[in-house]
Amino acid sequence: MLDPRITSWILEFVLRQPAEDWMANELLFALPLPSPLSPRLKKILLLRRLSSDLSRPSLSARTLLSLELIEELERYAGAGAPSNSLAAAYAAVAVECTTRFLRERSDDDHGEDFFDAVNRIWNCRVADLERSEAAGLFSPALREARREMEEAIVNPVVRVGLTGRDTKKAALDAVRVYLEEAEKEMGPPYLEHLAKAVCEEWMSSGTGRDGSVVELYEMLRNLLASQGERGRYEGLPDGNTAKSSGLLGFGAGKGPNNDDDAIARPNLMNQDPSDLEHVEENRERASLSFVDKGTKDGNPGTTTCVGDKRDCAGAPKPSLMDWNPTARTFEWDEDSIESPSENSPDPSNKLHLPSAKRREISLPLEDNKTFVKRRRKKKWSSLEEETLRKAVERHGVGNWKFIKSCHPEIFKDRTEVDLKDKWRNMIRCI
DNA sequence: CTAGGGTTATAC
DNA sequence: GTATAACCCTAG
Repeated sequence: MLDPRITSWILEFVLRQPAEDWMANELLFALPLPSPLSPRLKKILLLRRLSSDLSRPSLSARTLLSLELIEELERYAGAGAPSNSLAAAYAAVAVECTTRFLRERSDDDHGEDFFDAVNRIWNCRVADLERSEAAGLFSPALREARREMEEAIVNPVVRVGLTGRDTKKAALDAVRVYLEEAEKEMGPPYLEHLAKAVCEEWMSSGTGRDGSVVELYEMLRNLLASQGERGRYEGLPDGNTAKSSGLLGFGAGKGPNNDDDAIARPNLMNQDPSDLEHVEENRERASLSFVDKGTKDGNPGTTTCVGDKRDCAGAPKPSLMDWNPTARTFEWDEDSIESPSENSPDPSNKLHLPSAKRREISLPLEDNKTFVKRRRKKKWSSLEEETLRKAVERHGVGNWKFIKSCHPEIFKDRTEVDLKDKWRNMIRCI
């Protein structure tokens, strides 16, 4: 059986070739992989996903997610702020994911899809991004784009301007620039690096070689032992591991669960190193990764936006690439999504006693009126007040439902009527 | 869904 | 008791 580390090298090599997506998927499915995946391999998978989006070419929320995950990977690996090209690609893709609904408008669509997209992407996703640890992606360009999208909501002239702009080309170009930069920064695939080293060794060793496989095997082993690749090829073996496990691990071999990564980079991915099932499960889903399932915009629904019913609150999530190569739960994970069934004083959960008709014998109270328990009074926090103030400034008075959907976490204990009442109280004071 | 009137809880 | 904030009800 192949050592999972070797399969990582093979996978890296294949993923970075212009091989067909199906082949990459097949390989991903067939090869035993280490758990957790090395950060390098995770990044390669994400870059490949971007590359796949470019080649179709189809930019969607999946592209946006890939960029977010890359940022997260780099952040957990200790990198500084995201590169300009990454942030630029993110902004350009976010714009394209919104304006495409203007271009693709059908006759019976009066712009609702575009408004939905602005809410979903800019009011939920980008707003969450700004508040999160991933705020490095929140570039001035993204801020400006958000301003423009918000203006487009109320100003048809701006919408027409956006429709005429080739945001798709701009986004494709920006992603291409980022990909080239990332590829360059990553250096050649490890297998290529190794092959080059073997070649050099062969050339320099001169005479006395018989060219046998055994000899090549020995040479590789020595190279691995002496080179001790670190840093750039993180997650790949150093000299010691190569020695202890025999050449490339073919011998006694380290088990797939030997987790140097988890020790060396405890912040990264924090997945249970003993749980190989995750790898299997992830891989199964990842096998779908390069196949377009044709969802409306491929939105994986990773934001905490609850109010947006289309992709935030319980809408069926496309399996397309919803595999999270970082295998972590984080700000946008579903766990953080408000669950109306628990703890949340959803107005629909008001304690309505059974109807008067059923209760008239046992409980002839309230003159047969339906008895509704009043919610416990809860004072508004300054955060709630400030958020409401800014939201009204931005979206205007009367859009209570929309405002609540923009800040599902902050207003999780409030109904849209509460927002309206609170605003009435606030302006009374002025 | 929102606006506006009504009711209730709480602080003073 | 009064003022006010928070919450409820319901017509349109």
